[in-house]
Amino acid sequence: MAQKQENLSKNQKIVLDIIEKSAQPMKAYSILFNVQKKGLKAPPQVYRALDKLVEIGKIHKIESRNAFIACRNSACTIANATAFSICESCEDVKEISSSKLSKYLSNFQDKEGMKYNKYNLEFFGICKKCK
Amino acid sequence: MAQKQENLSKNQKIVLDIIEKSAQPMKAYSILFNVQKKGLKAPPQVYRALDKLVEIGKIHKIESRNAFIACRNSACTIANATAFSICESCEDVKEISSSKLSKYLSNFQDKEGMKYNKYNLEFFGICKKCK
DNA sequence: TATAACTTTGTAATAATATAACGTAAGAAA
DNA sequence: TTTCTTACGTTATATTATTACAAAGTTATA
Ligand SMILES: [Zn+2]
Ligand SMILES: [Zn+2]
Ligand SMILES: [Zn+2]
Ligand SMILES: [Zn+2]
Repeated sequence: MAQKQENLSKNQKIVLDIIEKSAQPMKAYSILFNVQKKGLKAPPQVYRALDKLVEIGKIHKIESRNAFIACRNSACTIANATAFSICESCEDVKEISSSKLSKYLSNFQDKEGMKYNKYNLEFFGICKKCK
Repeated sequence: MAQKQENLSKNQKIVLDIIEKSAQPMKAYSILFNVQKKGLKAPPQVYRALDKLVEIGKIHKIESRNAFIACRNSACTIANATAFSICESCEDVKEISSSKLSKYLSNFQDKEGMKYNKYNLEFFGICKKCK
């Protein structure tokens, strides 16, 4: 699952680099606009890189925002157990790294006993700054 | 928060009706196609109804699928605490109604002590049928 | 080396999802 | 009635994402 940055392709590095430099989640077309000076001209080049980066856990997709954020959770070797807090006022997004929470959710069993291999949790509220 | 169906507008009823008849989440444009015989011709008519229905908790949006499902969780007076299980093979979606889970998540406090007023959780796996 | 197999890239076109803007009509409430 | 608000219909457009196909680069191995 984990993969070193050296293994990334050129386009993947370019896209990851710009996402890592952003404090906030970035939208695909904003990424596209920002990497055009580096030669990535068309949506598929960006989306292909995003797909791969999500797959290997370097970035996560914030589903409710259609945006992508770099993973800064060192414990997040698991790209398939993600949790975020989202401020509905300033749209600030933080990845939550709580081993208690991830343990609880990873062990969660529904009534039918279906076994999950992945989850995504998004919390919404108003952050301290916005209060 | 809770609202009776009688309070729904004509278009809202039409859209809710078709979603409730579907066992699975429906996409906005699939809904649009299906309600054209009832006079709803343009996307905004559908999206406006969807927005309202989500707001009052009659339906939920499955964010990772851009699709909408009727709420069948009678305990789900709270439209702002949702959890789903999604089969990645057949795309079957079920709303999870576990008071234990909802209590756990509603009480969850992150490190910064930000108070959440809403969450959405999506579990992914392979359902029994698909095993 | 060669040559096949595979991955990544570039590019154009298009599909799918969602909203803006504007005017009209209907309903509630004052 | 007048005012206020919500819903409606319509056109156009914005945003997000994928399909399809050819070219170039990489890796494996014969
Ligand atoms: Zn992470
Ligand atoms: Zn904020
Ligand atoms: Zn519900
Ligand atoms: Zn299934």
